[in-house]
This record gives sequence, C-alpha cells and structure tokens, in this order.
Amino acid sequence: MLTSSQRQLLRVISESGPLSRTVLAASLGVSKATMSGIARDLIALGILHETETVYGQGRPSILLDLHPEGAFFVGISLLEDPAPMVLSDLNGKIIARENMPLSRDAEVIASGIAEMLPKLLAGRPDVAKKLSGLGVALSGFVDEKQANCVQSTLLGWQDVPLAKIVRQKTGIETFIENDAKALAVSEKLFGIARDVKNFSVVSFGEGIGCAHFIRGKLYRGNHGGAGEIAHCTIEPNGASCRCGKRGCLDTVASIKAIKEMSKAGSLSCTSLTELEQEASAGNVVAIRILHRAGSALGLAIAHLIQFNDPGMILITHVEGNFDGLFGTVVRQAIEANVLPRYAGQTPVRTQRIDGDIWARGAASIAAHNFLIGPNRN
Amino acid sequence: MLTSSQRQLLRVISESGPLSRTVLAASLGVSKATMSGIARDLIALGILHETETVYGQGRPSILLDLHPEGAFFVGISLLEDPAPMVLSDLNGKIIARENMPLSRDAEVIASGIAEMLPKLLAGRPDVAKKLSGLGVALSGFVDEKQANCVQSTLLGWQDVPLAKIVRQKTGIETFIENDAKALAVSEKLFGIARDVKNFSVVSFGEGIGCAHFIRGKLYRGNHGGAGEIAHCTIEPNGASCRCGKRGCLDTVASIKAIKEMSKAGSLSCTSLTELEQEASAGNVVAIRILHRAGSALGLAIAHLIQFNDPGMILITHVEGNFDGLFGTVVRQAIEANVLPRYAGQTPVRTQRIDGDIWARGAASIAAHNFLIGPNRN
DNA sequence: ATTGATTTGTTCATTTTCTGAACTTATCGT
DNA sequence: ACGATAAGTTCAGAAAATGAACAAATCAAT
Repeated sequence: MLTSSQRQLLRVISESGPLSRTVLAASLGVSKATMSGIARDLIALGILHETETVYGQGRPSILLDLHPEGAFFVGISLLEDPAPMVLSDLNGKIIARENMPLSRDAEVIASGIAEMLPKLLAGRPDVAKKLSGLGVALSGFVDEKQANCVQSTLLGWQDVPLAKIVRQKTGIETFIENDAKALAVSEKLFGIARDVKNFSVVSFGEGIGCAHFIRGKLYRGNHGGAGEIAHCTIEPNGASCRCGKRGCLDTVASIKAIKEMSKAGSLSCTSLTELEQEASAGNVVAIRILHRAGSALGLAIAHLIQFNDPGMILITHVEGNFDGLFGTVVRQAIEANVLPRYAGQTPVRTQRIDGDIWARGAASIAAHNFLIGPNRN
Repeated sequence: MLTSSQRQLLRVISESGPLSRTVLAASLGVSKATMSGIARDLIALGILHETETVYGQGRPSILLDLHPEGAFFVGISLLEDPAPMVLSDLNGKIIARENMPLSRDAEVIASGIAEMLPKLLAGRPDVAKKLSGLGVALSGFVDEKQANCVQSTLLGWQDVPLAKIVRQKTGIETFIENDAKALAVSEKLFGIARDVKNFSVVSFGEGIGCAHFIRGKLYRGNHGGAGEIAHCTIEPNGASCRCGKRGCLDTVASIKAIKEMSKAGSLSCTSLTELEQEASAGNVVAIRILHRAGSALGLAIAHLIQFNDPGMILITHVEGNFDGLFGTVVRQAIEANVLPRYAGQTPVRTQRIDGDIWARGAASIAAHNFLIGPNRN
C-alpha cells in the first residue's frame, strides 16, 4: 500500500510525464527534502526510475518517470467472444495477448481467466512476480467499489460480485468497470487525455458509450450511470428503443441502428464503411441515414459540451475513419449546436480502436487502483 | 488561514450537521487525540461551538456545530436594480438587508457597496469585527479564481476584475460568482443539498441558469461554462436565439420566452401565474404554451440526469408555485425521458426563491472560501 | 584551465503533527 | 452503590515534514 504523498507524486508524473525532483516538490507543495525521501522510496519499490538528465545552468536535473516494468496488469474485455485478454506494463504497453472463450457464467469466466493466466505469463517469471492487479471491462453498470456488476443486459447479470469471484480463482487483486469508463481511464493514464483534467470519452460502436473525467477523476455518478448518453431522447417521438422509451440516441446513431436503417432502406451494406462508400457514390438513402445519425450524435455531444464544458471530447470508433460523411456531419452538428461563443473551444478528437484496446482499458483500471488508489467519489 | 484538517472538519460538519468529536475523528480518519486538538483550536477561534449533549450508554457526547456568530459575510446580487445586499451569518441566516442602486460601472458598484456597508452593519460592532468576506453574484462568466468577470451580457462587461476593485474600496476579501453557481453553493452550504455530493441546480426565471456540484464541489467546467443549459438546442430549427443559434432552451422555456409567446398568442397575461390561471380556465393557447415550455425544460433536465446521474435536481423558481400545469409537465417530461430503469431514482425538488436569495448565494461564496477554502478544480 | 555563479539533490538536526495508551469524566443499568 | 460503557483529555513518544547547510554537477566568463 502506498502513502498518499507517494500516490500524489505518481499522479502528477502520470499526468505530466517525467519531471525532476525539484519540480515535483514544487508541484506537490512539499520541501525538496521530503521529495527526496518519497522518490527514494518509490525507486526502491521499483515503481519509479531515473531517466533523462537535463542540462541547463547549474547542476543538471534528473527526470523521474514511471518504471514501465515496475508493475504489470492483466485486462480482460467481456465485450466480444472470444474475450481479449492482455498483459500491460505501467506505460499501458501491451506485452502479451490471448483470447479467452466468453461465457455468461461468472464462475466460468473466472476459471477461464485463471487458466489463461499462465499462458499470458509464459516465459516471464519476473513479470509474474510483479503482477499487481487484474481488470475486467464489461457492458453494464458497476458499483463504485468497482467490485460488483449491478446490471448487465448483454451478460444477463444482476448484482454479480465478479471481482470477488475472479480474485478467488486467480489470487490477484481484481477490479471491474464499465467499458466506456475503463476506456476513459486508459486514455487518462496512458493515452491522449493524460494532461486533461476534464474530458469525456464517447465510444461509437455497435452501441454508444460515454464516460466523464472531472477534476482528473473518473466521475461515476450517483448510481454509476454518469455518461449514459445512449438513452437520451434525441428524436422526440422517434423510434421505440429496447430501453422502453422512444427516440433514444441509440436508435439513430449507433452502428447497430445505422445497419438496421440501411436494411430498412433496402441497402445491401453490412458495415459503416460500405455505407460511406454508397454515400460518396451519391446514394441518397445512404446519405440521408448518415446525415440523420451524424446529426443526432453531434447534437448529443453538443449537449454534453454545453452541460459540462469539458476540456476535450474524445470520440472512439471501431470502423473506418472519421473523415467521411458521418464524421463530417458529427463535427458540423457539434459546432452548430454549441454556444457560438464556445464553438471550436472544445477540442474534439477521434481515435480508432480495436478489441484489444478494451482489454487494455480493463488493465488500466487495475493500474489506476495501483498507482492512484481507489476512485473515491 | 485555516489548516487543511480544520477545513476538512468544517466541511464534514457543514455536510452532516452537528457531530461529536469521536464521530468526527472517525469521519476524518484521525485519532481522537488529534481531533481533540483541532476542535479546541476551532472553538478558540469562535468558529465552532459545543451544542447539544447526547445521552446514551457511557459518557454523553457533546455535539459540535458551526458557531453561527463565528463569522459573518456580505452578499450582493447584481441581478436586479436595486441590487439586494445582505448580511449573513455562518448558518446562512440573513440578519440584515439593504438595497443598493445598480450600475454598469464596476467602480461605481464598488463605491456603492463601500457606502452601504456601514448601514448594513449599523449597531453591530461585534459583527463588523467578524466580517470575514464579501461575495457578489452576477449573470455571466466568472474565472476559476472567482475574481474576474470574464464576460457578462447583462452588465456589458468583458474581463472586469471586480473582486479586486471591491476589495480595494471595502478592504474586505471579495469573491464573485455566476448567479446559478452561487445559488448552488448556498444550497450546498446552507440549504437542501447539504448532504448531497452530486447535484445540479436549475434556476428557472427570466432566464434559465444551472450549476453542478460534483463530488461535493462546485464544478465550473474548463471555461467556467459548465451548466449552460439555457443554450442547448432543444427544438432543432426552432426560433432564433440572441446567442446566434436556433431553438435554444432559452427561447422556449424561460419566463421571458413564455411571456413573449403569450404576447404573440394575443394573451394579456404578464406573468406565469396569470398564464397558469388562463390555462386552468381552459385557454387552449395558454395550455399549449405551458406544455411546450414545460416539455422543453423537462427534456433538458432529463438529459442532465442521463448525462451526469446526479443525486438530486433542485429547480428554483421565482414566481408562483411548481404545482400547476407547467410544473406538472416538467416533471412528466423528466420522467418520460430518462432511462425507465432510472425513472424516479433522481429526486427532483423545487424551491421558490426571492431576490434576497441571490444575495445570500453571493454571501455563501464568501462563506465557502472562508470555511472550505478556494474551490480548486 | 580556473574560478565563480547557479541550480539540483542530499543530509541531518529540529520542528511540527499525529498517535497510542492510559486516564478522567459522565452517564446507564442493575 | 457499583460495574459497564463510552466520550473526551492528556502526554510521552513516534512519524512526517522542514530549513539550512552542504555536496555535486554543470555553464559561463575569464
């Protein structure tokens, strides 16, 4: 267990990259003497190490950074079958991967993970020793202790204490998290959002997910439901949604919805990329579908910006790129629906991701608990 | 200046009400010995005092609470002319009030405040000695130091360092804040939201304001614009708004908009109350206007709930009550547009407020800075 | 090359803060 | 009246942070 000043230090380095002891001391508001001690301890623990030496006037400063091999984490994504399972270092680099058959039974999943572990760690005895946590990403609601799945439609779960079950079978400290929230944490720890205090991730895929970071911390909401933009009403009196309402964003802008609309429009497209191709070839139906979906997603994101004024929006997508008609419409709809005074003030970035990224997100939940500590609301 | 443990203690008491030293020790995670010392210091400072004695098995416990007369604050609301100016104690009780003529010149405002101060404090030499801060609430954007008004349409300001100007003229530590955000802080410190960690205040009046508390702290957003729901697009391609967009919530659901719609509908109503009366008498136009406005506001609040999953929504209103057609429609629209799973899970409270409440909100900003410290993001 | 200026990082005695354990105080239940 | 129980205080000692002096490593100017 790390002390609170150690965690503070790790947090600053994780946000700002390598820093010298003197800068860190100023940044944490402690004396150089104290800083010296904290750094010594963390270096002894193998979590921190000295990297570059920076020359200037006076004695050169030695930058301290996370030691990539200071700790390792395992992450599993239960979003697809087979479930990707990765081994990640403290920099979020994936150093090994495996596939695990998915199940809807928590016990079976836990056993599967336990069986797969040796494979993942094969030939890396040093890594096994430093394995410091395991994370699981899933679609659904997770409690604030990141231990229990409160509800998951996809897995058919209700109050499943998955973390405990996995920990029993594997002996490794385990945390679970909602997929979009895990993705946000990994972008904060390892990705593009490292130095952004307030941002939201919107994951655009079969479904639409979203998660917020506020004041440098994941914000889960009062019932763990913060970020559920998929079911905000975007087309009043629109199509009915599986959630029971009508006109949810999910019924218009998810890839699932787009595919369904294509089918209903008698298009033969089976993917967004194909639909984009049809649209650029001038197919009016395809254009209309992409326009409708893009406007809806853009409007929802504009609301997000108006409501929360984040420092960045990160849109992740699984398919194609975000430069086609759909992406353009999304961007336009965002700009058109935020206060003109604010237009362009909130960077909107896009990032293509694959299945392993979800597993890395899961691993980052474990890494976060190791480095920064539990995410107390 | 208070220490961080002292502030922590004050925060807990402000959230949970009077508590015994033993409970506080557990709550702050310090030993009874440490707690004893912190309490002694704060009592000596006159900020804390012993109140009720609670009898149970063993030695009775003595509850500690904020000493109402431990510190006093002045608050001014620049939302109306004349500007209400109040003197508040540590419990948020208004113990004196005055009116001040409003101006658009910051220097004139500051001079006006300085002139009014003696009147407000007349015959209370003890209070004057314990005057610990001054707050100003205004419509517009305020920087995160709560010192400068970045922009205010109402006052015609751009980058006005109001806090500094007022401090120079009065000699009192001064903070400024956006109206809705000030209101949220006062509800957190003194009002109905004391023990709620995450909540949003929606102020329904001539305009519509909103502010979020997240993890027990005011969340200002990356540009101080968090909570700007007034300009979220609620009726795509709706009426054009003074902000430059179309169909903003402000163009449909603010009292200003409602009055304008009444006028356009040839109704003679000059207030929401009158419109409600017309509606209950069966006037179709009145009913339609209230329905449209209520649905819009309800939908926006539903979005808020979906996006941020707050523990409470507090709607404040200036006129009439919230039990008429308008309020009913708002509530229905909220319920109809949140995930059915969540419906009814987020308490929606309403509260009627008057002009002095805005001034008390302003005072609470000063109180917050005194008790809890600056609102670091 | 030498010297002085400059800045980083360490050391250590000292101060500050926090704690555990014993103790006092005040009540309840029998 | 007396033991049980729990709150709050006291105080010596532990733990954590600090200031000041110092050592180390460089640059810049001579």
